[in-house]
Amino acid sequence: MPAPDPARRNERSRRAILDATRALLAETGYADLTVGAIAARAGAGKQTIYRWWGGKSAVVLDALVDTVAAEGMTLPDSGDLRADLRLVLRATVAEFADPVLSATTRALTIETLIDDELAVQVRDRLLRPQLDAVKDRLRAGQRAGDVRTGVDLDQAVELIFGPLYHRWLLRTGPLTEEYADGLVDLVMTALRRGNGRAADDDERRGS
Amino acid sequence: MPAPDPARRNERSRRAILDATRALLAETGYADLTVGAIAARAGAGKQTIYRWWGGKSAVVLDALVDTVAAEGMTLPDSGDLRADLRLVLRATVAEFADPVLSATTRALTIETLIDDELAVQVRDRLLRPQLDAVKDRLRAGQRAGDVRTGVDLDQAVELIFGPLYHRWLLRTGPLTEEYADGLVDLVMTALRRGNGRAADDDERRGS
Amino acid sequence: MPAPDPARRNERSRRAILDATRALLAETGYADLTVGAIAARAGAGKQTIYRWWGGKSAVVLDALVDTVAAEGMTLPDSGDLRADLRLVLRATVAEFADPVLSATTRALTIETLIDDELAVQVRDRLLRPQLDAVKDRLRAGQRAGDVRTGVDLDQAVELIFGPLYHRWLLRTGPLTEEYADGLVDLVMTALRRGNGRAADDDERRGS
Amino acid sequence: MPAPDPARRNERSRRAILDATRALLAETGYADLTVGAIAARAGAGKQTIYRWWGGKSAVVLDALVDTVAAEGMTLPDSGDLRADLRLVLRATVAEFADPVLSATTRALTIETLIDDELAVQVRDRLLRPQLDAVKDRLRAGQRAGDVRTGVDLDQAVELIFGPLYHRWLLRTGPLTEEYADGLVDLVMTALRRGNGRAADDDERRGS
DNA sequence: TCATAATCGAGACGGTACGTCGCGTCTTGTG
DNA sequence: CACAAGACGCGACGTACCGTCTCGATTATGA
Repeated sequence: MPAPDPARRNERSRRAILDATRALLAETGYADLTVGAIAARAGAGKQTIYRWWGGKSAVVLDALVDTVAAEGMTLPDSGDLRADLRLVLRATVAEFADPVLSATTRALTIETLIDDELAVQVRDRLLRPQLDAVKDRLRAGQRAGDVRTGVDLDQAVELIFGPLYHRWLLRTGPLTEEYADGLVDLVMTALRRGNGRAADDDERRGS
Repeated sequence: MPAPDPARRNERSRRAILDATRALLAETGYADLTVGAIAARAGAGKQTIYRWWGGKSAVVLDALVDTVAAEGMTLPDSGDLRADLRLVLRATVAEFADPVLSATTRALTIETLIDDELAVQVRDRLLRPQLDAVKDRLRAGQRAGDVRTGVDLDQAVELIFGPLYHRWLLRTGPLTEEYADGLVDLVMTALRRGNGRAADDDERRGS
Repeated sequence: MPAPDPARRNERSRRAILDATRALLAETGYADLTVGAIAARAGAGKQTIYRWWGGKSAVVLDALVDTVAAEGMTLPDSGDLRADLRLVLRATVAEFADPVLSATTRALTIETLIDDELAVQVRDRLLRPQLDAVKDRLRAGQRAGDVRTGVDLDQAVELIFGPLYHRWLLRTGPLTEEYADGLVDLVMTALRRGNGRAADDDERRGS
Repeated sequence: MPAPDPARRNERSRRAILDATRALLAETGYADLTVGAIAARAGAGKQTIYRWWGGKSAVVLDALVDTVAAEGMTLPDSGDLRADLRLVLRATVAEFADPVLSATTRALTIETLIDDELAVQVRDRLLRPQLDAVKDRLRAGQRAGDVRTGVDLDQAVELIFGPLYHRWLLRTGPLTEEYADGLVDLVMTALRRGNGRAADDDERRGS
């Protein structure tokens, strides 16, 4: 069983499969989604799916990446960091509010916990763009003096999204715009300059 | 088909099934776990499992609750909030580093994602005690003036554990003691009094 | 994968599967017969078929044996050997004339050429009863003096059916009642007493 | 899709495909033979096979015809019919004893059973020469008075080979030289003149 | 002589059946 | 009755071949 040749891959099939996947996801949800159904809907053979993807989860990942990628992944820079972060967090909250998207993310997260390779893919192809966009905005904020220079930006990004995921995972509270705004305020406080020991330490270390 | 009579339930079987579940979870992981395998390993019939549990998820939850729940659940209060938080975060990081405990958490997280009803159970029976312990410590810190009065303590708890889970789930970086300490510093900055607009807003609102 | 326990076998399923097999054989023929279709028609699971049979060919064999066995397998003994043989050969010719039966036999013969184990089954369970019935009749003829005592009865049976199968296999000529009768005449000549060297040799050897 | 032009056919490919077919038949047997495997082994494309042959069956037939057809096909006429028949039956028995030749015959027989059109080909191109050679020898015997004039020679040929095939197909007994000789004796008895009713009938009818 | 039209190797494709696996239910004794 | 054991209906799985198709690369003329 030699590796298939990507150059000979049928683009029409690829698109049909991803489209069918998205359609079925919306109709039946991830749990009731089957590789056979995707193939049938796409007018493709199952083998074509297994030839290019590892299974259901990989196809779904690609289908999602496919749509997300089209959306373009840079944050606006209005000059007001707090306002810009509110925008992105509100958008994320809205995504979680969509039942189909939420269920899909949930299912993909499960697969992520089972399959390490998939986890890497999800992280790098689905989430990284979003995270990096926020990181870029924070870096700009750092240059503008809105964020302390000593702050580790990766850690800052996690500080923003971590609580959100945590609440979503454990359903410990509502995911509303008010929540998003409150979280942004908390995070802004943590990142802003001139406020106490942590900042002093960091800047002393950084100098 | 009358409801089964809990009084006649065989305790020996119950224990054997939970033990087998834990053993198989450790040996083969959650993905390869099947009801049939649990029954066979436990020397039980499949029907016995379906009689008393709803399915694989419920058994796994019970098996894990069994082990995890017994841990003592109050944080020390040394008077130094930062130090106390470091302790708990370092402990959590250590748990994630332990392969067995990490696998257990993984399985639990999956349960959380699969079944809404179970998610409530997991959250309330397993996680809540730990989260509440931290929340209690924060409340004490609030009384001691280490935490602004306006801060929503539930949100604060999420600010602490959220980034940790995020990094663990997405494997976006190492989970070390240094990381834990850095996170505590960041969080402390966010929670402490007298540092900028969010705080002012909060306290103005709070008064 | 331990061997299944025949004592717990569901007789209702067994019958339903064999009935469905016969029905589908008549409707679609052997080539278009699938295990899945049999299972669906029988209201059974595919696994139940694979649990008790080796595959399509084994089920078909059983289905045929099942019907043949019911027919009772002893030849009439009218006292006239030639007449009795004509009856059985005419019946065999009639079976080959039935398209469904002929096609099934053809297909089963193919499997027989591929699978040695199946060949043994077909021979012993499907054909042996018929062959033995003829052999018994010949033995009676031997006692009655219609067949030389030195003749090997197994060989005699083959002399009767061999040419028939040969003609059927190679389609070298029509399979009619006239052909059957002519073959019987030829065979009777070979078996009858008092006609030449072979007989003399045999009887000399036999004494 | 115009019909392919035989003039442009690549002889090298044709040979490679037939060689590969024979090699795979010998190595893995008919059941495990696939068009893909033949093409791969031959270094040919599958399309090349489907372009020039109807499918697996046709290729196998061609491959076997290629080897078997060349054999010289006249029987010796020593004047002693019994001896000559013994020679040919012993040779046939020897062929069945040879594993490679037996496998070939097996494959050919399968072809015969699968496809009516091919059956005609097999019969006429491969078997007919051999059968006709025997038939010719019998005709000579008839002229010499060794065989009754009323005997249908085609039927006689089947009387000779039929039992042999029957025994080979059903594995109902050993295929030895003794068996061959015994069969010849039986057949000779059936064919010889002046031995009973069938003969009388025939000759009365024939005259 | 060289375009040009076919065959060629390679293998991806839509499709069908395969034989296996696990689910949750049902059946059959045993204690 | 609960229980161990495991057969059952069901349905998805991932694989194997089928016969068709698409794609350059390679002939082999006949314009």
